[in-house]
Amino acid sequence: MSAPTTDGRLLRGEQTRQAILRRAADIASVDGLEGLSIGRLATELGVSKSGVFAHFGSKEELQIATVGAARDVFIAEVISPAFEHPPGLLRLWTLADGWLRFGERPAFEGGCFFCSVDAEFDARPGRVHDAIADNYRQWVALLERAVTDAQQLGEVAADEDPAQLAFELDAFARAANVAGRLEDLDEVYARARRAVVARLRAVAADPRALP
Amino acid sequence: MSAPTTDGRLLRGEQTRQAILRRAADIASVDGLEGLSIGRLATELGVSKSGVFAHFGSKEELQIATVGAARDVFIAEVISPAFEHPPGLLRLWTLADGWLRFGERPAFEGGCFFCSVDAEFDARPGRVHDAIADNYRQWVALLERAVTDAQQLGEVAADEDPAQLAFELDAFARAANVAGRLEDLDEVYARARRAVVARLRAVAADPRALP
DNA sequence: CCTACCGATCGGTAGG
DNA sequence: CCTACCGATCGGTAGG
Repeated sequence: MSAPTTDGRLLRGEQTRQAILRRAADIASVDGLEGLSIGRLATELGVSKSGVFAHFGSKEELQIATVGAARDVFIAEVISPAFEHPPGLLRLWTLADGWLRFGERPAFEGGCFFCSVDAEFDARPGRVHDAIADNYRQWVALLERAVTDAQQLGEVAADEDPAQLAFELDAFARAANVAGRLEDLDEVYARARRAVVARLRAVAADPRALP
Repeated sequence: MSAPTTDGRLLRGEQTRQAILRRAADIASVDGLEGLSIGRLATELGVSKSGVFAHFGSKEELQIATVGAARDVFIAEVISPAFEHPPGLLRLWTLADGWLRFGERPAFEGGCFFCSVDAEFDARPGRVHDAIADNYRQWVALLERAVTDAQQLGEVAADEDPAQLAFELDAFARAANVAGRLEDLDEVYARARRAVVARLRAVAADPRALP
């Protein structure tokens, strides 16, 4: 058992784990985190049930790990692009638009992962609830911070309540994710985007800075 | 077997059915329509499994019947009170506020029934999806109609897009239902209500007509 | 990572 | 409406 062999095993294990979580997040975006089953994951990935189970130790741990994997994708697709812009109105807009895109051209099969699982677990107790509640709070706190930054730069009206604006921007994308899949996706998202743009224009010092 | 005996049976059967659906809607508001199980319903209601099953014939029919039962409650608690007012801004406000209340002081254990099951089934094919999509479309169509009525009476700005306003009013309550259960319920609903009021004030011919 | 297995529960059926 | 049952699948374990 030389070091490279051990490293190779660890590496392969990590790749398998990532493959499981990738598939798990897709399934959960359609069927929910309770719709996940270890047997189904094993069959779809061509491994044994215990081969999946061994990576997590319980279904609850699998669910929590899936939330973490979706969070990584969210950071890469929504947060990071916005943070390529300096603080200000443009960063705020990029966050709001990225959040819309996260359900519109979704990274996961069933649309916005968090819109699905937040609604699934909001009323249940337990560690999965707590994990998604943490993620929600961090996300709206980040949106709020983007508002206050823009206010301090004079790019957003100073009398606007950051928590209020963050709630509303979040709400439009959340509602669009559901409504778009019950009606017409493109039409509903166009509507949600108009709502976001109108809301930001109303508080922007220079509305021409918006798309 | 006289007529009264038969009627008594039918009546008792209908009462049992209603009791099942009442409990089913509560369960679904917390654990989703897939979280429903015939065995669990039977145990909780003190009847046999086949006693529940016989009323619906399949789990899918039970789910669809549960959606219908929740729809009846929604009509009684949200639609009917608004239609005690004549067409106009006040009716529109009453609809939007009733929709907020439906998740805030919820008729069902887990909060707004439709917010939960819409998110659960939006990305899945099948008859349950189709049933909730129908309900969603009818609800936003009714909201839109309340807007156009108010516009024709000169109580809402004529250049406002009714579908846009309906989408936004629906969105605030939908987001509050989830966010309120991940954060602080009262605080989040106060925020959602401020959003609804601000949006309606901005388009109202006479803002003093609003609460 | 595997095979083989556990008890529990699932939706649904048979027969009354 | 009931009891009694079906095959399938669930999460999880034993042993390797």
